[in-house]
Amino acid sequence: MVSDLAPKDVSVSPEEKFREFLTTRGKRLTQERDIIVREIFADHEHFDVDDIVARLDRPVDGRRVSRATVYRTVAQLEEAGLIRKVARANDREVYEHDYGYPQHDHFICDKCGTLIEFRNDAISAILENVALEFGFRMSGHRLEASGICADCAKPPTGRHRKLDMIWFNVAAGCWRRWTFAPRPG
Amino acid sequence: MVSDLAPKDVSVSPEEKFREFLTTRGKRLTQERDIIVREIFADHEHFDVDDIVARLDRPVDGRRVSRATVYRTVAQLEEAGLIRKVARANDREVYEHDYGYPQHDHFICDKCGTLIEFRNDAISAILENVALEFGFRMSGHRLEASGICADCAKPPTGRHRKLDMIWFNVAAGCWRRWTFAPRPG
DNA sequence: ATGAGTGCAAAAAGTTTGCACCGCT
DNA sequence: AGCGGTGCAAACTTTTTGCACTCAT
Repeated sequence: MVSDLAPKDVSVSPEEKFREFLTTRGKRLTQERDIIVREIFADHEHFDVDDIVARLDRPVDGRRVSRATVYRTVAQLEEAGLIRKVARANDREVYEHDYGYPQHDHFICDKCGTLIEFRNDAISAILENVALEFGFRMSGHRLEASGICADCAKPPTGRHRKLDMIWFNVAAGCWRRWTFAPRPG
Repeated sequence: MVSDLAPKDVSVSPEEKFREFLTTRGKRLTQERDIIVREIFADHEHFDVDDIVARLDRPVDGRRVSRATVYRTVAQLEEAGLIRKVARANDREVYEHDYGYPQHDHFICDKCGTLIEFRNDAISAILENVALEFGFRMSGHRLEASGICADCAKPPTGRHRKLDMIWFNVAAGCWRRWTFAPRPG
């Protein structure tokens, strides 16, 4: 018998998946929620609430979505298993899609904040085993390895050093300080 | 030739280690900092800033340490590599000792917030290898596996169910809601 | 109709910071 | 003396919430 239920069913759009989730909870897929989900799944990048709020700056379909609603919706998307927290950067929770995508982990650069994704099934497998030992019913994991990324580790070369150091100082501690979720100022 | 430099030199007290760190930075081990370090290393439990502030509620050696100083000192202890962030619970960063202790990871219960420590060298080894591939200079990692701990997974038995469910509701969603870092109210 | 959902602004909560005074070195 | 450190309170950030109005179902 062929399995009709793939481990991850990607044939349904995130909106539809979200509607299903909401329905089972007696909740509604409002226009605002729909706008937010579409915006979040418009690309596969990591994001935080502020990113989404910024992207929804101007009205979509004649609707301006408030920050509060984005917070409320993101929380529900997380409950629904469509997104998940991956890290915390710049004092904000960073999310990523968790729908139709394989489990993976991240390196996070202490200097520039860049997130590097990698996949390693062995880690998940090990965790499953350890969880079993503890009688822990594991639902997922979050693994950030911190350090310095290849780009940041590479110091400025030769006679450019001095100039780069200025940039280093000005840019608050990194040659590529603002790769991820830059803050104004 | 025998190695005099063990991977982790535990023969020096945390205070002394901290002093060394501060000295190299032209900073001082003040009485306040000393008090905070001693308090943090008085036991091996996880802690957050609020815990330490609470523990230093009454004067030590005739000194009352302010919350601001605890924040400032904790940040420096982290820089010094004496402590590290392990998780975020109840909206607070949770720290643990990172001096003279082997690397380990945690399960964190979504219901009661309990942190379960476990050690698994294979995970670190795998990470080292992956980091190498990416040219990432890894300094450490943080791995939290989330889910439900054995105690919370075990539903109340038989005819106690109803009573326990009341507790379940009252205690905001968990039979052992406040195992870690309880909040007032 | 009716109750869930939204926007707005105010409130929380944790963390940071400016400033005047204090105290190591 | 000189400069780093502290306490206090105000400032800042991110996130949550109360409330009156709106809108799916």
